[in-house]
Amino acid sequence: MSLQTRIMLADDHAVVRRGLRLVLEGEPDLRVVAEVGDGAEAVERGLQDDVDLAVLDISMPRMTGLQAARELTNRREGLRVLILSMHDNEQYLFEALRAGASGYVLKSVADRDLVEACRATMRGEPFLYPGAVRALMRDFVDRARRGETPPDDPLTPREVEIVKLIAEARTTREIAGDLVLSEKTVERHRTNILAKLGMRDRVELVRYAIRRGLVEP
Amino acid sequence: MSLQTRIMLADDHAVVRRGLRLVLEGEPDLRVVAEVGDGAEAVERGLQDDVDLAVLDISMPRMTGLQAARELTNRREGLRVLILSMHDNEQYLFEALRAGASGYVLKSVADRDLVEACRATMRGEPFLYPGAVRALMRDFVDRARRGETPPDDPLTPREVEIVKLIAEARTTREIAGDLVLSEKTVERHRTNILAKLGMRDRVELVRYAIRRGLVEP
DNA sequence: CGGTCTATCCGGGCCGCCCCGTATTTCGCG
DNA sequence: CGCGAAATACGGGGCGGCCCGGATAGACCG
Repeated sequence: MSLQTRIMLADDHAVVRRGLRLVLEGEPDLRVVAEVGDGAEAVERGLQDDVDLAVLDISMPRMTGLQAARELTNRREGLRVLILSMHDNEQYLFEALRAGASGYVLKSVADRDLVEACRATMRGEPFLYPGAVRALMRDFVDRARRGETPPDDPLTPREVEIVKLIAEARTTREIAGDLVLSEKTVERHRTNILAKLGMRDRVELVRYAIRRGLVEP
Repeated sequence: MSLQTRIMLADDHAVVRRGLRLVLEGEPDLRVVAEVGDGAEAVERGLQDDVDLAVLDISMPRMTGLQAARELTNRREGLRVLILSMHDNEQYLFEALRAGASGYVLKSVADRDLVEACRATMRGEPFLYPGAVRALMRDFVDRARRGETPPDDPLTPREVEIVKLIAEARTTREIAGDLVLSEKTVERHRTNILAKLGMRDRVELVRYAIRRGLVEP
C-alpha cells in the first residue's frame, strides 16, 4: 500500500470534478490521479492498477456509476469504490451496496464527508451517511420480521422472475411455457408490475431490469 | 458426446433439404434427425436435445435463419449452429457470427464444404469459406486502421436515431411526431433495423441500444 | 377469525407492434 | 449517366401487448 491513496473521479460535469478535486487535494494522504466523464471511461481507467479508489457519480452518460461499480468490483479485486449521489434514495443505496460499493456519500455534504469516506473506505470500513444507516437498519428489521424475504424493490419474487424473462425478450407465451403458467397469468403479472413501477410497456421494463442488474444489457 | 452428430436441417425448399440430406447421409458420423421448413419450426425443434447441430438457411418464412440462430444459441447452451447462405455477403456473415453461429457455408459449394463444416463445428472449431476469412481480415484491418473506432453498426444515421427513440420507450406514433414522419415510415425503419440486426422486437433493440451506449438504462 | 397480500386464472376489447409488398425521391459513386 | 442505397410513404393483415373487471385459493397478520 502506497503512502497516498490514488483516486479516480468520475462525474459527467467538469465543474463537479473540479470541486471534488479541490476538496481532496487539501489532504496530504489523498491524491487524484484520474478524472473521467462517463461510466464507460470509468471502467476502462479504473481497471488500470494505479488507481486505489474510484469515486463514482451515479448518473453519467454511457454507463451509470452503479453499473461501473459492478464492473469494476467484479473485474479488479483490490479496487475500492465510493458512490457519490445527489439523492438520499434508499433504492440507490441498496443497489450501490449490491454493486460492491464500500460507501455511499451524498453530494450535498460531499465537502464534509468525502474525505472521511475515502479514508474509511481505504481502511476497509464502510462509509454511509447517517440516513443510509437508518435505512439499512430499517431494512434489516423488516427483513428479519418477514423471514428473509429480500424485498428491496416493490416487486414480489415471482414478479422479479417475470421481469427478468420479459427483459430477455421472451414473449408472454414463451414465459408462460417456461414457468408453466397460463398466458393470462403472465399478462396479469406484467400488468401489475407495470402499474407498481409506473411504467407503460416492456421497453421501460427492460431498462429497469438492466438498472437493477437483473439482466445483462 | 454420441458417436454420431445429430443434425437438424432447416430450409424452406424440400428439394434443398433432400440434397443436403443426401450429402450428409454419405457420412457415417453424421445423421440427419430432423427437417424443418421455416425459422420458427427450427427454433422449436432445435430446442429439443436430440439435436447436436442446426444447419440453418438464412431466408426462410416466419423467422430468418439468423434470428433462429440467435434464439437457439441463447436458449440452448450445447447446441451448435451452421448458417447456410446463398450469398457471399459480408453483412450476413457478420450477423451470423454475432448471432452465435459457429460457421457460415455457401450453398454453391455446400456439397464440397458442408461435411467438413459440420465436423469442424462439432470439434468446436469455426468454419468459414475462404471469402469469409478474407472479409473478416479486412474488417479487422479496417477497424485497426481507423484507430479503435468500433463502427460495427450496420445502421444508417437515421436508423440510429430511430433506435434511440425506441429505446426511450417512445411509441411509433410519438416517434413519427418527433421526427415529422408518417407512422408507416417509422415502422418501415424499425422493420429494417430489426432485420439488419437479426432481432425480433423492441425489447432486444433496447438492450442493443444500451450496449451501444445510445441511451441510458 | 376476518382482512390483506400473493399467485393464479378467465374473457373480452383496443391498439400498437411487426410483417409483407410496393413505390417515389434524392443522392453519391463508379 | 445509370445504379444502388437511404429515406420516405401507403395499405392491409396477424397477433401480441396492455387494460379492465372479476374470481379463487392459500398464506400471513393483527
